[in-house]
Amino acid sequence: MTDPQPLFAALADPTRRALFERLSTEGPASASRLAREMPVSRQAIAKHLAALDEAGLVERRTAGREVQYSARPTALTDVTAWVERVGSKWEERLQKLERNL
Amino acid sequence: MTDPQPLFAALADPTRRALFERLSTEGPASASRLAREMPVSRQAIAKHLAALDEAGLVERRTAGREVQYSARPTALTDVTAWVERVGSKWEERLQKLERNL
DNA sequence: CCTCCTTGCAACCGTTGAGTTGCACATCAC
DNA sequence: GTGATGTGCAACTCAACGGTTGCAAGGAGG
Repeated sequence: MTDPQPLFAALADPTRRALFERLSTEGPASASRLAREMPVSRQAIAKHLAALDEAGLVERRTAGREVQYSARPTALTDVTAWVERVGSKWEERLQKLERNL
Repeated sequence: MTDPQPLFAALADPTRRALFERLSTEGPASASRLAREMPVSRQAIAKHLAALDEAGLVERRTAGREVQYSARPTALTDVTAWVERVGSKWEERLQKLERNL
């Protein structure tokens, strides 16, 4: 389990989440294509894709002069893992508290 | 289901996550107490707690001159809900793709 | 070769965010 | 009342972030 920081940071931006959802539902696309679909410049998209890539949320595959980006939703398991971990500690504490009453 | 933006934004900061974990595992505490346990000023903690409060991750309860903050891990269900939603769309797309081959 | 399209890199700007310090105010204990 | 402690508000600094424009480079196709 790696550092979840890049993952949470990546998901914090709404444009990035939209980008990730777009790739998950509509399938792979290049940066230029995505820039045409969204109201932001191509360079902005590229930066977001770089962040998503670093977070492991996206996969880049170069094909000729284009770079196709595809979603890797399996990376989201790290998020749920974190939630599970905190949630379990919470329940654990509640049980200890209950036992002492 | 409200806007998940404050929630994701709140979880994006490592100090805030640590704060939330602390409250989940060790139980409620005041801002001053938390400031003594962590290497940040009391005001910084207060700001983080305000963000967590706005995100619904934390509950404030005034008692005399102190303000006790306690974790509300149920708010994390919104995160898992988002993950589930995106994940299901992903699987859906995969099935359609599979059927066309 | 020439052209079009996609990408990458760099510089720049405005805003946000995390953190600090300082001060005023309220509350508890003595 | 006095002093110590907890909180809140405001101003400030500094770095990071989202977004833009401009330009050079490199494949694809005529």
